Amino acid sequence: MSDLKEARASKEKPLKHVLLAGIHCQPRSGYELTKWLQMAGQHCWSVEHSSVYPALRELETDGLIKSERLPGTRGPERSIYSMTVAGREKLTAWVANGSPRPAIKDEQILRVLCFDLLPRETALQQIREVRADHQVQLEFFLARQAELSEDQLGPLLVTRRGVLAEQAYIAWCDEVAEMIARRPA
Amino acid sequence: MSDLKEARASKEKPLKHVLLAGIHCQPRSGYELTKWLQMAGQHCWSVEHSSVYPALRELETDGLIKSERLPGTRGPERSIYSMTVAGREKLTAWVANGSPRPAIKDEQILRVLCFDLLPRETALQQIREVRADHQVQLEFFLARQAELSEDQLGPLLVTRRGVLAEQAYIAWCDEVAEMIARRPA
DNA sequence: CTGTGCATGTAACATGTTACATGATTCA
DNA sequence: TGAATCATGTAACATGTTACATGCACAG
Repeated sequence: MSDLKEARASKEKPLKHVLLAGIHCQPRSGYELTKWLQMAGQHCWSVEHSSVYPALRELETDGLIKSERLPGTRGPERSIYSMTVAGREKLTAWVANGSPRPAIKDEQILRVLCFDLLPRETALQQIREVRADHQVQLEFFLARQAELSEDQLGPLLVTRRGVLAEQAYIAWCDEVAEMIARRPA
Repeated sequence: MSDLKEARASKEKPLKHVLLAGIHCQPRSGYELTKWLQMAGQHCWSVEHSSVYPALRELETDGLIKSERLPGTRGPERSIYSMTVAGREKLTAWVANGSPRPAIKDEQILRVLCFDLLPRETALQQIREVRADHQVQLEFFLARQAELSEDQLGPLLVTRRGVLAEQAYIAWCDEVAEMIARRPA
């Protein structure tokens, strides 16, 4: 069954599975999970902390994760969540499913669509800034890649996706800049 | 000011700008705009028709677009929307702004993160299906690229982004497959 | 002793989807 | 004449963000 879109068997909200995946990798607090999704996982599922904490409580109520209060290394006490057996089973079933297509919201591409409305130099300036921003992201992923050892296969492959995605975005920015530079107007 | 995230000057909902961009390219009906966003614009801003029609009415109320009832070529009558002067000004101001980072929701990457939970062959099968799906998307973008002439710079660059993005995704799938194939377990 | 980062929480709001509805027109 | 596609619309629901709130602990 190559049902990449249909296999919506699990009625849970997607964020809960995302958090399960994060906790499976390594037990973490809500704060750490939020940071993880905003940095190393930006290209997977970026969220605000205000969605994370309620979702974690639901997961604990469902018996899919359990928490332990621990003193923070440099900060106040926090709840570290880890998987239960039921949680691991639930996650395994989810991982075996097909995914819906990646959902993307990227205003920048649509701005480029309308670059005929801008003076050439304004457009070039904008695309240079976008490129610089993605360059920063690329360097972050490259640094993370260098830190990871080959036996951490999952995190490494997630990071590789970040590297490849940012490289592709930068390559596109360069094409845009070149085409805009040589355009008639 | 390289404020790529801060420049949220316009308080309009983003979809309205997306639709303005689509109409700027070419006057279109709500139906056509929906199809456009679901096919050629999937990698920019995919939406359902139920969000499109209300947004169009708001844009018309705001005086940014105007509509004209025309008989459909093969189907019932529809409203074709086109830009007003105010609309073009609004769009130009928006295009000159900085964009927030692309927002991505991709469950598949997180499934790969947890591939240690699956038997090797199950994981390989899944990633092959994902690759095939993106291959179809790539071919769609390549076909569209071939149709577009070089003077349609905006649509061409949007299509190029589709091509580059899908190629990068496919390359990642290949890396994943290779790493999984050679993993110990 | 103050600012920064750690850490968690909630309520109001924004935005978009799913499902439900309707009806025209064309093609087999 | 029935299915497929064109074409539009709405209400209930799902999901996530913004803004508001609180407090600890460490470094300068």
